[in-house]
Amino acid sequence: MKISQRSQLLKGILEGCILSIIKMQPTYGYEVSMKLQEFGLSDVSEGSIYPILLRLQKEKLIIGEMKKSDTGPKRKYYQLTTEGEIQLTEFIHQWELLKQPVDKIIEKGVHYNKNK
Amino acid sequence: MKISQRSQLLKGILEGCILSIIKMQPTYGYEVSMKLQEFGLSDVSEGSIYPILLRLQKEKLIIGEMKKSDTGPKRKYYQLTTEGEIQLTEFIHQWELLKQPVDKIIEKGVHYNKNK
DNA sequence: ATAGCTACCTTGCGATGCAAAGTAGCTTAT
DNA sequence: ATAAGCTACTTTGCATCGCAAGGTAGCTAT
Repeated sequence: MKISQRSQLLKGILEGCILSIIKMQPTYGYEVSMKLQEFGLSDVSEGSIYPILLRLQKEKLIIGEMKKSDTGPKRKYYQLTTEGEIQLTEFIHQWELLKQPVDKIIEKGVHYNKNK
Repeated sequence: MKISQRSQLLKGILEGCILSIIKMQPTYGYEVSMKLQEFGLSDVSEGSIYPILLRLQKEKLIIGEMKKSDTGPKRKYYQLTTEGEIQLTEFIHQWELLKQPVDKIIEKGVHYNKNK
């Protein structure tokens, strides 16, 4: 998520959402998947999430730390780095830049329908 | 854009936008690229658009027809098929289903920032 | 005739989402 | 104790997508 900006955003929505979720509160992968469900992104599988977490970690946007759990196996808690915060801000900006045109385009298409 | 629903949507936003633009009015590829710019999707190249148009045509969501132009080479005007209308409606639905959670996730992340 | 615009098409790459399958710790029931 | 089921993390491999780059060709104006 460095060089190519918008184009990546088109497929990188999940990445930004995960950054935002981690920002709310340090979290581990399994909980991320449950939070995404709560928010309404119900069909995002762990096969998507964990690779993203690893990638984000490799890019130093988040850092992970293993912690014991009372109720199950150890968890890897992630939190944002400064660079991660910057990238999240950038993501939000790009998301707005994408959303507005798309909404406009859709609205105008639907509107045309009504005049028919 | 048949079997896999949401996952395709994540990368298929452009496809839906092009369907919507064609719905407004039968259009040819070059004009689609200019309309996308007008709407604010300024960095979408023809290298993205034409493959999509060909794909949509192959999937029978649009049909094309060559017409002479007064001001340049012939244009291939596309218009939606019935199936294309259905898919566009489906796209809009999926877009809403994507947008709302993402907005919520972003909002909550930003909100957390303020309480800091 | 040559430059520049209009208009279309193709190739090839990198990135992504995700199904699928695997590993392993912990808890509860049998 | 041992099987079942949940929690939690990881890897592999595939299909798809966006797009830069390059190519073709008609039309218009200089």
